[in-house]
Amino acid sequence: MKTADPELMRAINRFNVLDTIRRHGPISRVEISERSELSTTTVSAITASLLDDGLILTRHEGDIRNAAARGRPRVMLELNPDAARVVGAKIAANRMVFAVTNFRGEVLSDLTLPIRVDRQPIAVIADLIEDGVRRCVVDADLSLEDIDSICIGLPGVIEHRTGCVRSSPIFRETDVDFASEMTSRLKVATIVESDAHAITLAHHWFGRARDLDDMVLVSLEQTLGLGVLHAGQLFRGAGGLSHNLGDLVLGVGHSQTVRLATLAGESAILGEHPMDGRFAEAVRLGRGMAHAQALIAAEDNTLIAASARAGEAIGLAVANIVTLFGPPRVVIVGSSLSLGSVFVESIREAYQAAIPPSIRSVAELVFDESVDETWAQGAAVVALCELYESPWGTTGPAPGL
Amino acid sequence: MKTADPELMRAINRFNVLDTIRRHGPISRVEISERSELSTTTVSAITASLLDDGLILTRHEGDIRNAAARGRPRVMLELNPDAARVVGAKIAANRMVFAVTNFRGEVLSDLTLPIRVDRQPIAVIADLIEDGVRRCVVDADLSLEDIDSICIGLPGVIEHRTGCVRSSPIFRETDVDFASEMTSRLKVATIVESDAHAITLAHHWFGRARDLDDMVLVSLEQTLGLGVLHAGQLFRGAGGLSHNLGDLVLGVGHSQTVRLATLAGESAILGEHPMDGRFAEAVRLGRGMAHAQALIAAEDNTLIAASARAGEAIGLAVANIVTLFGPPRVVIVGSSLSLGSVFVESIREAYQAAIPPSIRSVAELVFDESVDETWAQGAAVVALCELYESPWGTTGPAPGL
DNA sequence: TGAATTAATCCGCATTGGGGAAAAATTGGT
DNA sequence: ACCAATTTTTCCCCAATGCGGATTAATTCA
Repeated sequence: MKTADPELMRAINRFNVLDTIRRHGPISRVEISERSELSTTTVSAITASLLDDGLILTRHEGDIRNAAARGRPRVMLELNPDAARVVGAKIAANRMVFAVTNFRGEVLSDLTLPIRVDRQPIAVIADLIEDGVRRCVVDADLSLEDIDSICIGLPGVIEHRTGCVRSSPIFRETDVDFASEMTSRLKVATIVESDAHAITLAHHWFGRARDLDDMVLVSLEQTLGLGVLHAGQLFRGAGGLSHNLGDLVLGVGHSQTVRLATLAGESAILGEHPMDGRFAEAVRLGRGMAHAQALIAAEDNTLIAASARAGEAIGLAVANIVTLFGPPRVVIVGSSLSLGSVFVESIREAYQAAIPPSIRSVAELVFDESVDETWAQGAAVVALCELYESPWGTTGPAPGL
Repeated sequence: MKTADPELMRAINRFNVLDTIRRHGPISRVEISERSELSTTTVSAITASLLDDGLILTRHEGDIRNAAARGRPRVMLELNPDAARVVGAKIAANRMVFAVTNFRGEVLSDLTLPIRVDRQPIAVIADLIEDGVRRCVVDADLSLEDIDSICIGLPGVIEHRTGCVRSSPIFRETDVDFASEMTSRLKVATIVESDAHAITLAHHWFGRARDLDDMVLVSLEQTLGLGVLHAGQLFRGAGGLSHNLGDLVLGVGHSQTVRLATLAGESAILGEHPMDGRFAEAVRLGRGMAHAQALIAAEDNTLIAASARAGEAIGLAVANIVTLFGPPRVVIVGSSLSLGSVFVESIREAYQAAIPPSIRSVAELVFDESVDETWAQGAAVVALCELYESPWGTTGPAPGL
């Protein structure tokens, strides 16, 4: 049970101020005071402390009020981009993507390695990731010592608190303590998170959900993932587990139960198609979805049917999720969107048919073909969130400079 | 955004102390200090204030330590049962149940009115409820002026924050501001809540989830409801909405989508059976489920098949919910459980078949045929929780009783 | 140059929780 | 009966926080 002492009080207000500065760009103290409902005195004290710790910077230009404003001009405050650096990584079956970002989450360098890590031994995967992180850091003209935290986004069921990978399509083993593994290799605090959670935060910070504190994201890749943002925070299941949408079952009647993954996973869609050499090659290299779109454009009926069927199943699942969480927006991302309008429209239609009339107007569906770099950036944001919220858990100011 | 001032700090600690006293029966200041990790000084100050406000009582007997304990004996503190009184109500299609409880949530009087309110005009339903509340209060030798708060539990989709009933099977209208209606009638602060949420809190305080701060409850009545307890608090959807399990869709393939309610709602199960006069009468009076069990015992194959089919659908839905929320326990309640073992075993089997192997061991299923009074008590607990004015509150279990 | 205006800071106050000393209330032994 | 030992509870004082009002700072306008 958390005990509420002055220290916690300060930590809360400090975080709120810092978060307000992050969200609302260069911002003056008065405006922070209005937004956070703290007195100007308190804001002044806290920003002084933040300036002292080097987390924010002053900027004397950029007062946006009427140019003809009377009185003492406002001093704008903004996040010090160099207050920290983090690395985010997205690991998929056929590629790894890395991004180094500054304290604001802006990408300093990124790196894509089109390597199939699928089912390699843990040590091999860890080796490859370690290498990628190091190279990406060097690309940003930095050294590993400059990195404050690392977050690795993986598909599958991840236990965020412990950094344990319960199960992932790219690991042969289950229950892997991957956070410890990478931390000891890189000598930098490394956390492990579901890739769906990473892209969820990316959309909250920079993407299609900037304006919302509640939303749901569905990621359609090899694995079907889910991210739920609730009151501005990632909602993690009871054990801190991430969700795995692919494990949802559809079906009715005797033994007609089907897992969503077997209907709508990447391999399920492509698997139904008799592949010629070029298509098979494309799939093996992870460009299967883009190639499939070309086939669909050429009116390949097998693929069109598979896409429609998959979209239908996903539409149903999304409707159920909206029924449960009631979010104002559902962001749908992932490589499967490359299948194009047949797929997307199929999702929309099934969703409209399945959503109960009483909440039909609650949620809007938004599709976004996020590029890989965004996923890695999202992982970096997860790492940044930990840094921001460190005052909640552990005492003491964030890593100064 | 909540601003953290000393007042909030005090409110948090005060609530924690009060909650600790409620949970752990008569308890000494030292033990509160240990459990809450507050200093004895602070605990003393807060308990003094609580005593001053009449919320708790001292008791000089009952020190459970070794009878041969040296030193000053502990003074035990406990909730003052008379610090407040609330009324809880459960409104179902064919009956209304009321309970007056004290500050501890102990039932002082209860009243069941086997009246069918189904689809009556709002004013009629409100009249009946008003009457029931008044009678139940009188039964407890109290007057309405002694009542501090009232909570009415209804099936359907309820917006807790505003007290608006978005849709309910017992209302003809939608979007009814029922909280205002009842508050103005009774002149006592009245809140409206989903009946599933009410029974969820009842099980958290007194029932099958006393030991847990995370769990999921599924209620199988005329309406299929869901309650999610997360970190000791009811998890409400983004808009403060309650969930409606019956709106979930099962199904795969073209236009085979079926809503859970049409498969597993009470009327769906009973509706398939060709009713003779006595059965129809029983159903009309709300004893349909009990009667159905008798028919099942007599090997009525139509009903057995319907029960099995319904159980199957529910088992699937429960598996999906566990996949999403990962709770350590699922409590299943509701009148449909009267159908007996055919139904229950069917749920269990379908659940086992549908739950992904990786999380098969996460959750246990618990069935509980909660009596109606418990539902009303749960509504009272909802009202008590508001009184406790939990600022961030984990309103947890009371092991005693 | 001075008045008006707005932003940021300084000073003092009330409140909080915590630590250590003191008081209170008991048991055990002589 | 009395005193030492022990344990709980309270009392006193301190540091830290946020806030309100007064003060200072930095600008525009007349």
